[in-house]
Amino acid sequence: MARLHPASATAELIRLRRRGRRDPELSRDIILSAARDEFVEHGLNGARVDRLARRIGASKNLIYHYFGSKDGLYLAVLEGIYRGMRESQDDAKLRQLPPVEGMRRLVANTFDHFARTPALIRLMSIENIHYARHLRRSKAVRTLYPSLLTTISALLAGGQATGEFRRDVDPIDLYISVASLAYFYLSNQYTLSWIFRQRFAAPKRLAQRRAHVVAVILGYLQNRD
Amino acid sequence: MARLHPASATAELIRLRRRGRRDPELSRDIILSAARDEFVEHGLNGARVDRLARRIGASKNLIYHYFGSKDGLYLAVLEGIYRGMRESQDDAKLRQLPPVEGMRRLVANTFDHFARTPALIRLMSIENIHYARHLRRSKAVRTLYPSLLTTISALLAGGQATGEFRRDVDPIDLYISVASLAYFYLSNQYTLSWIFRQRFAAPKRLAQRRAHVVAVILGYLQNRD
DNA sequence: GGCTTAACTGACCAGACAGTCAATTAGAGC
DNA sequence: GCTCTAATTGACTGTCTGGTCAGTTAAGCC
Repeated sequence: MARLHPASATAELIRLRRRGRRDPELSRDIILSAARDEFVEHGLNGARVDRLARRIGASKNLIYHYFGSKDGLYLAVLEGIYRGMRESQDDAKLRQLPPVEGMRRLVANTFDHFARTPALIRLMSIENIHYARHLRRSKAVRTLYPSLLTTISALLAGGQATGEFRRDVDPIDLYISVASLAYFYLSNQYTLSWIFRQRFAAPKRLAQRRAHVVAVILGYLQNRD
Repeated sequence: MARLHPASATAELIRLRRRGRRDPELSRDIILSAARDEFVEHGLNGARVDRLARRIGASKNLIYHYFGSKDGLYLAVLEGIYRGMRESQDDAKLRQLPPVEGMRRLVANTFDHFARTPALIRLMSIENIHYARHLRRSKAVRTLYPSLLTTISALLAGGQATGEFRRDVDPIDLYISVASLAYFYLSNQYTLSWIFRQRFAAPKRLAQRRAHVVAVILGYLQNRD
């Protein structure tokens, strides 16, 4: 298991490596961290193993030594990203909260996590461009979601019992909607910024969007039919 | 201006070309149509000019003759896709409808258009992976949106006047939300299908999603604050 | 038929790129 | 110090790929 290093401190890791002795785990982490940057920046087909090797100041062979192939490296990066998401999620707490408050936090947390982790958005987009061909090989990722759905269902049921939430809500559709509202805004911010002449990445604009997203989901849920 | 040919009937066009005489416009259309398929399938970096040439049964030089470069070809495809979107949108009609009905149709139309045009979703994703570098060179695309925003603002104002819609809604945020809810479901269907073990592309599931999206937007808007 | 222009092509190239071979070097256990 | 294993590398390679050169062929016009 790789040791914990600050997420994208690739440069820092490289400095560490240069002065230290041989250290396979450190090297592995450096490759992974730099590879994530490379894939995030250029996509799967645009990423270059040669450039990556130059980036980390090591030979290309080292990369092949640890990860076998470009695809293998990409998969490792992908799994790391999902693992990070899982660790940061911890939605279980939210189940204890009053339904409205719990739901509000769930939406806000999702938004904040996406906004804070641009790599996640980009890699998910890239993976979908490739029809999830790689992700399908990794079983680990799926284990994240049952717990999330349990939380959503519990909050929904709670709110429906008190009459605060509408009925007839599919938890999966609801989760997809929560993710959508944050994801699309971020993933497509480049075309959107151009079209609407706004800087969607600006902190103030982000805060506005965050509030809007919370309002949409809660507005929808609290609208009794 | 290119003549109108059914959107993705690349094979049909090629047959036409083989029996006919030289016809630059037809050739141009064939290249564009096949290039769209190629880019949609493989992305910008994954697309191969050689494969495209083989696909259309013409020499690679012909492609360069008409479009100058791979990037030029990609931009032409991109503009074609946005032009198609503009033509199919015709939201102006909706302004005349009662607000709730107009909004419902707007959401449903957006969803249907996205669902019907997978190429649109994929190319927008691809373009955002590339930070909208190409789209920014094309001014034409932006002209689509002012009219859309006018429609949304009109419907909003109408609904607010009758007390059917909440106040304090930013039309741009609202539009982004409408697009989000359809787009993300479709663009990320590959990872989502894997994670949730559902076939999100199945007609029944699509209909469920469509209803959900309409309910979310209208539920939000009709929730008076 | 001759002339001009544009459609269209075969052959080729220089650089890039994923991946490999065969070797060297450093650390760990004895 | 010796041996074993794993980390690490320089030098290559076969293939692919966007792009070009120098032409040939067809259509339009007089």
